[in-house]
Amino acid sequence: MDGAELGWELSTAVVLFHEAVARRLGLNAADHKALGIITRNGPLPAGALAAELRLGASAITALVDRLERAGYVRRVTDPGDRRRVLVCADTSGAPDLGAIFADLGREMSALMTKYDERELAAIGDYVVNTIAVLKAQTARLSESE
Amino acid sequence: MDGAELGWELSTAVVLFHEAVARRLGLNAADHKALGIITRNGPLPAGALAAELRLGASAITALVDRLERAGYVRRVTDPGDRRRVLVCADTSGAPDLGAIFADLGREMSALMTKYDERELAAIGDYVVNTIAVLKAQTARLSESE
DNA sequence: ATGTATATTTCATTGTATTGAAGTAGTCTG
DNA sequence: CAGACTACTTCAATACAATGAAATATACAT
Repeated sequence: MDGAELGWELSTAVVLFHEAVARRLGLNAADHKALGIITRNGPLPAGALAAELRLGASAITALVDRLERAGYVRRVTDPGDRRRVLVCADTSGAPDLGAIFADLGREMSALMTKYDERELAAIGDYVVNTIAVLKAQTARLSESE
Repeated sequence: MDGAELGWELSTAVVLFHEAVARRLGLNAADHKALGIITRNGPLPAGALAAELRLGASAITALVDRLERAGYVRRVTDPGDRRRVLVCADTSGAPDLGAIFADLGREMSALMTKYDERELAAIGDYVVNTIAVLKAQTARLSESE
């Protein structure tokens, strides 16, 4: 199996895993992606989320409503500017998420014990660079729209 | 940066790249996924696609309509069973797709030249096993639905 | 041949997310 | 303090894809 095909398989597996996680959380793909951004980029104002998702303001209100109703997110009015609403990942709803990823983490850890120092370094380097390439290509595809 | 975080970054990058490709092709995420299955699994009957996507028969008709209208796919009646409609990826629409992935392929190839034999073997093994783990976890998440 | 089963399509309906306009509340400038 | 601006929400209209039932065409069994 050559590199391109392997890459294709990996990306398919990643996408399907994401979808499975979303289904398990009771979210659609778009909302799951939004939750990822919120979880990752810490509390962020609704407007920033709109910009990130290239979505209108009212769509964000509806989206945050859904996530809040499902218990994955909280609204907190920004103390600095009370017009703003900060969207925070609600970690009390996160046991769910923890259980989902615990197995994955365990299996990946087990996998990594197979490799020696130098191999681990190569793998790490490969992953870091692959991320960079994907980001660059994503940017290239998105720029001329 | 630890393994879990790196894995999270990689999967995010993969998902965003997929979305960017879909946007560029003028497809939504679901249709892009379907096109992937069709491209990969060769010509396949509409019913098989329905099973794969866990979608109703009529939804498939609409989906194939969209892909056909966009020029990515053709309908061919199965000569063996003329009730069946085989859905074929239309490679004449594929220059698009080739151009999109050419850059990615080139950059990834360039990246791989950095590693020696043993490192390449480790990386390949890592990718293969990661795919296996992701598939297993996806199955686990999907089973008890 | 006839009848039953299968594969896909068509159509009307439903569900769900997005848009755009108007409204509300808060901030900033002069 | 007044006026202009910004951030979000609400609401009605719209777009889109999925569903389920009925229709069409083909295959298979007796």
